[in-house]
Amino acid sequence: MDIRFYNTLTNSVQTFQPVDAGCVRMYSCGPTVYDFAHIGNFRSFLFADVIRRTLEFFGYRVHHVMNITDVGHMTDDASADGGGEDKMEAAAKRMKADKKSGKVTAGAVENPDDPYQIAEYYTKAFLEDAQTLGLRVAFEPDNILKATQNIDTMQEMIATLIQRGHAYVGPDGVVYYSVESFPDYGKLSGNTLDRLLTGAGGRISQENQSAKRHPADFMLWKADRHHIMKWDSPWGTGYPGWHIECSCMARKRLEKDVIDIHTGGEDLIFPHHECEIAQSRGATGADAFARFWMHARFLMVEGEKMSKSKGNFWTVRDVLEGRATGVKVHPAVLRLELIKSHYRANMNFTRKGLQDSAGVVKRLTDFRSKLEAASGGKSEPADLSHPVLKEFAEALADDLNIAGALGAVLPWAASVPTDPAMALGVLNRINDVLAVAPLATAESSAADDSDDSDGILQLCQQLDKARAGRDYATADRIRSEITAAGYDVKTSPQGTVAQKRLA
RNA sequence: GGGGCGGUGGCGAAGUGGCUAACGCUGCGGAUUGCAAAUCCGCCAUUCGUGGGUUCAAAUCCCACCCGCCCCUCCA
Repeated sequence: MDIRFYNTLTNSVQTFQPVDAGCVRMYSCGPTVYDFAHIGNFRSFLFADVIRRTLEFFGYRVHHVMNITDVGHMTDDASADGGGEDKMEAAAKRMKADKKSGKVTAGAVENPDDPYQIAEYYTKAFLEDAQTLGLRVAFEPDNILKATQNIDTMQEMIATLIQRGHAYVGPDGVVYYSVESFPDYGKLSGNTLDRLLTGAGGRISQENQSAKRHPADFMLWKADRHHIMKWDSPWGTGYPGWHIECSCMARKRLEKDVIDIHTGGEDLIFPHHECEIAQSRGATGADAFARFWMHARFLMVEGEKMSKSKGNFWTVRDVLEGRATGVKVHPAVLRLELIKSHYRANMNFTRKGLQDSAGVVKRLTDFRSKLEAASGGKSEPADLSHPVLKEFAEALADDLNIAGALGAVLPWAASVPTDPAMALGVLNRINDVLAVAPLATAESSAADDSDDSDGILQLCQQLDKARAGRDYATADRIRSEITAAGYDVKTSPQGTVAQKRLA
């Protein structure tokens, strides 16, 4: 079956073919570790995870890597030659405040003035969140790449770019990439040099551009002894530009000049990915860096753009622990909510959507239980000759149409299959992609189920007793007590069972 | 100003030339229940942003217009 993906590079849906039939190489722009990752970040990361799992579903071996940006970049170093406050320093301030308020556990970060400790703290938090949400790459330490551990590779590439005439040292001592040396600059984003000049609404000219040959030239290395994280280099002690790490780490870890897929959020199309292409192709001379560039659109929250000032800026932890919606949310529910609509449309994160997703997770989970009971836990290997799996696969192959794929799965999950072992095999393959029923996570997430389950069990028994004695007033009171504790109550002749609500 | 994405029932969301426009939620009717919840059965868009056009046939193609969103500035 042909797999077709939308490629930002060509603005069209194309049939996917890896460079090397034996292995798909993909790179995903990961988080900056100055703060906890939010659900918008994770929409993009989970989108990458779904691509990876889809390719694996179709039998490809996938080498997926993700970077961790732990270099302390400046708050507005993207357009000019660096400026504003260092993000790591800003994080240090926040960290100190959080330690005082108890938001960050006392022993977690010994010295907030040490940027490496801050980066380490948030990196660990990110990987925990990523594992909780079933991001496969987060379970592969070798494929999580840290910028600070690859500075030497970046310096090598910068030297190559200078040598090949793609970069120069400006009069201010900063190493810049010369966009005019790369004719394809702008091909990915549509922001070609002539358009950038005429269309930027005057923003470009306001900046201090005097050291650059072209206003769109971007920084590769800046000597700055005062920067909080700095390294020695032929161009002075300082720090790398914010685009260079991805070009270098992708090539180094994936061991190819041309990779298959590069993913990120839509905001990264320009300038970040445009600059990565210029760097990589400038250094390698290849006619491509990644063959497919895939971008997830932004997430909205209750119809509004997520922003700190609106107070709708939710981290993964906020949602799971109930600070976003007032109800604790199972990780599988959040995962499904973030992957279930098409990645190329803005998705609206809502409380109602979360409840819908909870219903779907419950249905799939219940279906699995029924199948396991009926088949004795045995599953038959399933292939695409099964109509449900075929429809599921066709939807996925059509540019990751998860909604369409669910449209095939959900009615089936409400049916009673004649061959439960085969159905279980089908469900297993479906769940290899969706990873919501069950969600394979770090052990930590299941823990909070047990804390009050003894009490709930007792209440269920009391409820049965009251019902047996036809004391319905008491029975109703107990039932609302269990419900209020966040459980769904199922009464039956076999006895009452309480099930924790997923969201 | 430049570069993109999208407008389908109360809500979310598939479908890109031709069966009665998927699927999920909500709602309604029924079974079940002490009453509920859960579950099961059934029903719910003559219509696809607007106006034209092409065609035997269009939500799907063409033209025009309206609206929303994103990027071009730190951001996934």
